[in-house]
Amino acid sequence: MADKPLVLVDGSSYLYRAYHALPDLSTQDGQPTGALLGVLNMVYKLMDEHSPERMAVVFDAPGRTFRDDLFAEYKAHRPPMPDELRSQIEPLIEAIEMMGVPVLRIPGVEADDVIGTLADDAADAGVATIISTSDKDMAQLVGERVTLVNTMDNTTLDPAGVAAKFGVPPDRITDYLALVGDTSDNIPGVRGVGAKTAAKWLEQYGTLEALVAHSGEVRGKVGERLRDALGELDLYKRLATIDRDCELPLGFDALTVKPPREEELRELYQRLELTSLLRRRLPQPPAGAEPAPDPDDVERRYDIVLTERALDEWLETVTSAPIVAVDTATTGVDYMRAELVGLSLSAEPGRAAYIPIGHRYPGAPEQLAADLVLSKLRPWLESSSPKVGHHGKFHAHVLGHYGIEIGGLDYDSMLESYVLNSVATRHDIGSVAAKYLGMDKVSVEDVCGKGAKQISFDQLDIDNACRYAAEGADVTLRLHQTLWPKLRQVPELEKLYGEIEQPLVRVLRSMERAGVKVDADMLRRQSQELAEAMARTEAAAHVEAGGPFAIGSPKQLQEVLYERLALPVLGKTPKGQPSTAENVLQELARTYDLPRLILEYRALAKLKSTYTDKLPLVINPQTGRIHTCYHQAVAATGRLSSTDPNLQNIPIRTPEGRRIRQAFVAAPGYTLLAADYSQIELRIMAHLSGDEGLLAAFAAREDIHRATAAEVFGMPLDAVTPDQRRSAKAINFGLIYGMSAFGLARQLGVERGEAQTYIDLYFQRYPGVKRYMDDTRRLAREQGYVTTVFGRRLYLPEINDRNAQRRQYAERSAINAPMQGTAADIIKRAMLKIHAWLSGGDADARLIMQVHDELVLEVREAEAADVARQVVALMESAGELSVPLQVDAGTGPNWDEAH
DNA sequence: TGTCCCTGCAA
DNA sequence: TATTGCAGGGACA
Repeated sequence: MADKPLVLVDGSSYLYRAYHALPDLSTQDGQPTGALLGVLNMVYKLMDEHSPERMAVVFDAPGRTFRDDLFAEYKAHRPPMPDELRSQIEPLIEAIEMMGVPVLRIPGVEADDVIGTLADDAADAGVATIISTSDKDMAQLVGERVTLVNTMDNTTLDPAGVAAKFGVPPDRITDYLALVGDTSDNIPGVRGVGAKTAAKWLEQYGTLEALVAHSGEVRGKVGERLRDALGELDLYKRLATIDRDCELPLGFDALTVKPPREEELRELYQRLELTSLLRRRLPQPPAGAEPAPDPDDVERRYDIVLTERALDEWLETVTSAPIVAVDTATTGVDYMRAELVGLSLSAEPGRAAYIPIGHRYPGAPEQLAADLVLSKLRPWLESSSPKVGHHGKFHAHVLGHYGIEIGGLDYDSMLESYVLNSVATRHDIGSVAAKYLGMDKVSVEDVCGKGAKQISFDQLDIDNACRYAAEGADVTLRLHQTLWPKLRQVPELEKLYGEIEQPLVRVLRSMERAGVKVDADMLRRQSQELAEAMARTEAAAHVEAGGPFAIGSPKQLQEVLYERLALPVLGKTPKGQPSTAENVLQELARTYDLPRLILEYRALAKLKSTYTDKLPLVINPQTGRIHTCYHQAVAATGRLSSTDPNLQNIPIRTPEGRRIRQAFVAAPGYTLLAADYSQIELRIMAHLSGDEGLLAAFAAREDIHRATAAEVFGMPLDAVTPDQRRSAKAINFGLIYGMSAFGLARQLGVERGEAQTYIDLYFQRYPGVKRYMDDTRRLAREQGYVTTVFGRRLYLPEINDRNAQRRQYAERSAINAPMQGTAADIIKRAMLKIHAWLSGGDADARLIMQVHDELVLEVREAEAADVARQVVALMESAGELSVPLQVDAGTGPNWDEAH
């Protein structure tokens, strides 16, 4: 008979994962429950998916195992289990047992070995096993009857999957692990050997034994290191090998799932305050037995407002409430086209109203007329009565289409989350609700479907619409009530929120609505010309290659370059393929014609496909302009980002690219004004470091790259050659990014030693900069975050990571973030000042674009010079630093000429 | 159709 | 083995 598969859960690995990945929930009296809940949810999920008859959750038992005896260093560096985690284990095991699922915790045997043995026994008996784990070592167990599933990210691995993921089949995984090592178990492996090298060797030699036998043939540094490690490899392999032959007190057949002991579970979940499990996983108590009220999980009551009377009642509720959450349901996410389908309001957690006004589907109930609803709500919506939205800019745009200028929208839970911690999560309502409320919010996909099958919100039945939209307002209010007190605890952050981010919302909204005029015909002509140039280049490339190939396909190109023409491989992609990236081709182009043609073709294709073809398609037919969307809660450093389309990466570096900017024009009678900060990040570095040399150079308004060159190369300013200035510029940029000598060497095309000399010289001449960088790294390690001049915080959780790569990455961010972030703060302040000035009506001009250190305005021609002067003054005074801020401005009929 | 990878544009 | 982003096209499931 076809038995149901045996399900084995690696409880220990999930417990750790859940502990680190999930929010720190705890009961009112402080018993932590986050990790426990995470594991329980996963066990329930596995039971839902597989309805197993036999299942077990396996944990490591405390105490030594045979691996400790083999290798003194085994897991030696692991910090002891945190108390908050340890205290969750016993209740977790209790709960799983009450669920009817066997728990195995066998002294002296690690969970891996228990699972390996059971899975092997089951396979021998012809029973399939599903192992749920997040530990890659388990890949060695995969076979015909054994599958891995990672319940956290829903991936499964069969033998082919293992081969694809690791580059070796399951029976070579232990060889692979011996070579690569395992930092979490403190097994070193062969130094310098990672996934790629290990897989390559095993592919080449077959087995670890064969590789050892031929280790003399392996050339280079890795070869030496392999030979150094020969004596240890056998040990590493034994450590990595899961023991499939342990003595177990019971066989897999005994692991039967029993019915849950519901009353005991109910008591336990109540004690642990796991209301979601009480509600979802246990039968509800009979009516009359009122469940105890729980502040963390208030009962929800969402009204669908279909009558004028109900609307009046809600109007009264919101009018008298201290603060109300507002959410809109619309036909789409494009803020220029979105039409209102419904509005939702919430004035207390768990209570919300959904007011449908635009549902159109067969059988839709009669709804209140949009005019009626909006005219009734208008006085309150436009009043300064406090409101909160999640992504309020969007809601304000939508209401704006109906002539309603929303007032009192002083809070935005998306921005609160962003200011509080820009990196810990995405800031969409679902992610933030999951992080701070532990709530699993209904998503648009849940109710409308996704992809091609998605229906638009106006076609959604009103009950489901209410489920989604009313919850939106409910969650927004709860988020605000959770986040705002946290924000107020840190005065710098409250200030950043109140003085920069929140007021900026209306500036961005006004810029988005204004849009920028784009000459579609000019772009279409450019597309035509680009197409012709591409055809010529492609023909020439085919001649060089000795035959036609898909010039746009990196894969085919790789084949032609490195196999057909056998050009030298100068660089690899992260996955180990010979790279066809620009810098590699550029090097090859010095010697060969084909790479040069490829580069030409690529540049043309990029311009055409990304810009000249696409931009005309996103011009709004009503306004004749492009309305980008500025995102205020995406970039961790505080920068804005731009999408649909991205107007922050319009070409400028090449003449052909620049032409695209000529299509960005001013309306008749107007001109474009472009004003950009000169070297703002370096100025901020001078300010932050207080380095006297750097401060003096800026104070003297010197060309900073030239000044740097003069210092580093030890010569007078006027003797600096263009080449030296170029090197100095690379050093200056590199410093901002937290570069290494290696990086600089590659950038400059010099030896690493030479690059190191430049860096040493630089730090010698500008010792304050060196000190600042060291201090910043230290501070980041100590407090776990860095800050900008205006108090923005950037958390760097990986700054103390054991993994050197992750740690160094965090260190580079620690260097870069204060500079990039302060620059972002400053230009935001400038935008606020300019917007405020223009709101006074003294000039006919408006902000229309922001590109990180540049602002673009559309200005009445006659006023251009005056406005330019004022804009420059406002931008230069947007941040008080110990160096002057310098702004260059220009005007012209299009964006290219305004520079 | 959706997703990943590679590539390349900007500051 | 340099920071922050967005987006295109190809390959593939």
